[in-house]
Amino acid sequence: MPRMKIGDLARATGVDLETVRYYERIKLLSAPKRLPNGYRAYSEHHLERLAFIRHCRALDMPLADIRLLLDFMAEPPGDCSAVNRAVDAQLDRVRARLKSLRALEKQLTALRSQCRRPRGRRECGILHELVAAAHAEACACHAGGPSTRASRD
Amino acid sequence: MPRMKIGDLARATGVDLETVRYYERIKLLSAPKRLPNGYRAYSEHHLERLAFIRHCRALDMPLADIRLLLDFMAEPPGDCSAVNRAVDAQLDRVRARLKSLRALEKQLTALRSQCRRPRGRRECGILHELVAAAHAEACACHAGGPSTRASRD
DNA sequence: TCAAAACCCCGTAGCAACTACGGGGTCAAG
DNA sequence: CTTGACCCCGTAGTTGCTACGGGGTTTTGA
Repeated sequence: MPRMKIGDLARATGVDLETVRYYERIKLLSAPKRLPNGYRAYSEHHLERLAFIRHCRALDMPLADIRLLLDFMAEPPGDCSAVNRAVDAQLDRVRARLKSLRALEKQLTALRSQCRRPRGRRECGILHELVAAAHAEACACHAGGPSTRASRD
Repeated sequence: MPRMKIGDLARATGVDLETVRYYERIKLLSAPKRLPNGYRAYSEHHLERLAFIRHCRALDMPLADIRLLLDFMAEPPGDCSAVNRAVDAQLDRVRARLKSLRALEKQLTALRSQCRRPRGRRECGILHELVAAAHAEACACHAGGPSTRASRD
């Protein structure tokens, strides 16, 4: 199937059609040849490249990093430390995010347990908890230090 | 400290100053009184509300949900099921994200182990792996089924 | 045979939640 | 009296798409 239209390519890779055009716009995917009617005609090359992008995106890598990998693959020389760095960076991001999400889950679970069944506004344990926590964290009396901030990604 | 300028409020809550103005623009935070020179003059009320928002954001709740909670607190009647729903939804989101991130970490760790030290482009295990995985996943021969797609959040 | 459905084109605007920029006014300290 | 820290405003940029509007083309099937 050497001459795919955009819909074929999209179906083959599982990437949304609009997203394919978007990748072309930001030059992540090179502009394909056109059929006489103006339709895009993709080759095997595009299919592979897009599949690669899609796979990296499934690993949640930012497009900038993916671009790096693709550039790296394109140029002949060099060692692969840039690749390693990209993967490491991604792994770091994922681990940091995991850490903060685990903490988050704990907090939310605790919060949720404050109110097992719907009650009136005044008695809602969750709201009380939220207000109290917010107050404790940030009330003017003991705030102002450079970082009372919780870790955010 | 009943008359804070925007910088004071920002410091007291740990929220960036531009973000405070942003919250005002989108009407999450009500517009404060102004001093004769045009400076914003915030009250205790704003401090509490902003601290509440900040706390909810630390729980990664979307602003729309936070708005819901604030609205709920403002109006006298009603039971708190909307609050519960918001927290539940957030918990669901967090758990789903955790799940996908755990899978991600595994994949990335495996990927990383393919290349322990920098090598030439041609021998880089990571690149090989990525290309192979992408190819296996999405090559035209067995793609086209409605969902070969990995679960994305 | 011809009309409806499905596909393709393009450019632009919208989403979340900020962040940054540019260009200017105000205020306290040295 | 100037330097620096603070404040004002509006707008545009970020990331990775997704949606919209308004048009052309190709395929299908009655």
